Amino acid sequence: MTTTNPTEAPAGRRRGPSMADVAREANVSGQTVSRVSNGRTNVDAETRERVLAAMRKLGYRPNSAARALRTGRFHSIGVIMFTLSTYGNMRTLDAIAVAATDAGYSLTLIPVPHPTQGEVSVALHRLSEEAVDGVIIIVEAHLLDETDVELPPDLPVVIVDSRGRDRYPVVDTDQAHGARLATEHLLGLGHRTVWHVAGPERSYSAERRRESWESTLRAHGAEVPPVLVGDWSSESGHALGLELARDPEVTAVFAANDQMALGVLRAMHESGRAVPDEVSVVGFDDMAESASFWPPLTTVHQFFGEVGRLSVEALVHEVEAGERRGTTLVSTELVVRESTAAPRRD
Amino acid sequence: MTTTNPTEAPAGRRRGPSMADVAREANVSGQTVSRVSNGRTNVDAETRERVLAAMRKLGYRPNSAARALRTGRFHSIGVIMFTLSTYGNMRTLDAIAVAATDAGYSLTLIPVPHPTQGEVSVALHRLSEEAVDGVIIIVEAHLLDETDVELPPDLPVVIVDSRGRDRYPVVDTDQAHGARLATEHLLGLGHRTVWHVAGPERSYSAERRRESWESTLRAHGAEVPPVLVGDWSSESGHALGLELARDPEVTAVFAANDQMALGVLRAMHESGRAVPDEVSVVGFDDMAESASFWPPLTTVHQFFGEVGRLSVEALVHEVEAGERRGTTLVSTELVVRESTAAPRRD
DNA sequence: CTGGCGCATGTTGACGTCAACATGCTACGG
DNA sequence: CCGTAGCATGTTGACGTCAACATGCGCCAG
Repeated sequence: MTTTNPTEAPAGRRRGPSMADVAREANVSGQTVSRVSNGRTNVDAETRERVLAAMRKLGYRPNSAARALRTGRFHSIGVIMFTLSTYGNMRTLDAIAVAATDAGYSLTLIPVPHPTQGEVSVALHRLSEEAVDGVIIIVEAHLLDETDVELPPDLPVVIVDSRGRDRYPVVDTDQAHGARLATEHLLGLGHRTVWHVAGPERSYSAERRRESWESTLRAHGAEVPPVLVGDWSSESGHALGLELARDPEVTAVFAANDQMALGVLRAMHESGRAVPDEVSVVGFDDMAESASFWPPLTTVHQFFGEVGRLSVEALVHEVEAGERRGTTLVSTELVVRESTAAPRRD
Repeated sequence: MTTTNPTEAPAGRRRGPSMADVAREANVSGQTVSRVSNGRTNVDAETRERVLAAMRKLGYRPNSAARALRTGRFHSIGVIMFTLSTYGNMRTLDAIAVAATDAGYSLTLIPVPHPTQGEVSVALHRLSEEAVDGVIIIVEAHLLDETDVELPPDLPVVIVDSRGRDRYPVVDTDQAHGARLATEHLLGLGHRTVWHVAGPERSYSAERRRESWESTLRAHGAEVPPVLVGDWSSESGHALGLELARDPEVTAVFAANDQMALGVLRAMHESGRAVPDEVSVVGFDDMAESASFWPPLTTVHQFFGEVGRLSVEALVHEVEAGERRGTTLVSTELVVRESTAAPRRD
């Protein structure tokens, strides 16, 4: 049944005191309450005090729905992303959350549990009904490309870690730079060439890292060995690492993220190939744990905080000033630890 | 008219078509549009089609602020949490996000960047203005205890991984069970006693794990060695592990999470103490990476997905049915890998 | 043939807030 | 002594939606 009982309370739903109640209590008009609530200065000190007292007494909380309806602003940023399970996504989200809070926005998470095109469409459609002023999208590019659902045309959007289709501002780590750093580090150590454990086929960042690794090898006249394709997980790194360990030619491996690098490390240990004495391994991300891997991992540091901060900044700028930004690249840094060394002289 | 400047655009703010526009286009009343928009059945098929066509043509998107104002429901769940940087928090958040989406709610993140009491107060206060139907709180218990800011009294709340102060429903992993599992596993292997690398002093879960480790030792008549206190990070695990490695008495270590266990592993390697031959190590969490640690880590598996699912379920139940749930404990499971073995016979 | 019921659809008003405009009072210059 | 500028405060209406009630039509039982 819905409601038959006449003694029933307001359907379990709270309706707190409104401005009108506060106004009555403080003996002023609703508008004055509004002014106090919004921190306007043109209110007499004594009146303001009276209003604040009334607010406290009644436990007044502004109704954000009414405010949003009136002003057209929600003060909330939507974030569309896949599973939080990759280290990078999580760190980026964390940074976005902090930056958004600082900018006076809250965050609305719109997860896309299964990265299929259909799900993305659903999420984007869902977005239409969400109460957000703008959206930060962190999904693999190809899914966006293939998705026919249009984003609401007038909604500010910033793309992170992906391609902007020439239509949206992009904030991304300089993947190419990082991969070059890693590859050149290994080459500089004297390795003949560098093997690559890549991220999944259709990942934009995996693709960029792979391209850059390849072109760096070519630029240095090094042979380009076949690419091994993983899925970001340490499991896949482990499986692929086992293959690499079997080949005595392999002396240097660049994994497209730290988790796969960890798997490679394990594979080398299991196969009795010493790191870094026989095989050098470099990762990408610089997870908090990477320094505690065995051996501590040489890797490419990503400034996730910066990516998050810049994407919020770009979005808020578009929301508030109506001006769209272009592409921003965040630099990377090589962190040399103990998983890399010069190849053994045979 | 309202605007003074005739050439002025709508102040950079989008105001999409409203129900009234759709109604005009479809030649029906606004109420009929509302009915179609909400999927009511009492609309003639032909009329519904006409309305849907008009919606598509105009690109109509329901205004959630107006809807929320009218209905008093936001269809959003707030999540208050510290930094996402611990593995457990992130996994829990992920699960909450998925469960919330399935239940038809979106997620509003209210981060508390710095875990000081003041910040928590700010976050809770901020909450007052957020457009949420209920809140899931994932912060250390003591900060809640010390916080004088009251939660809005009529707002449904569920506490995760913390203590409910007898006022709110709690969903938590059965910390005590997990710690007992770990300790008994080590004892069962024949170790004389088990050393403990604990989480930070004031963490509720750290406290529970530590208590349970201690009482399990006592129950088995084993000596209780001094506790080493870390901060969840692998860095701290490493530092503490170095101390443990120096003491030849130490043959079994239970770390309160996998990240600290990783640090202990590294410390043992650096100190030349073989794992598991000389020292056994057990963690807590079962991170995705733990199987790739060297050696693969024996650890206590937490069902984060279950915790997230149950907390959303409890909250939604309270929001929609007005009934409050009690405390729910989620079980744990020991995953035995290769970081544990019987102590060496000297 | 008529009263009334079921169904599709329309009309009205209120949710809480805030911008725009209106009012009324004080102070100060000419 | 009056005009008006400047400030605090009040009044009005609209943002978009939906619940409640109202209307009008077809159909069937009596």
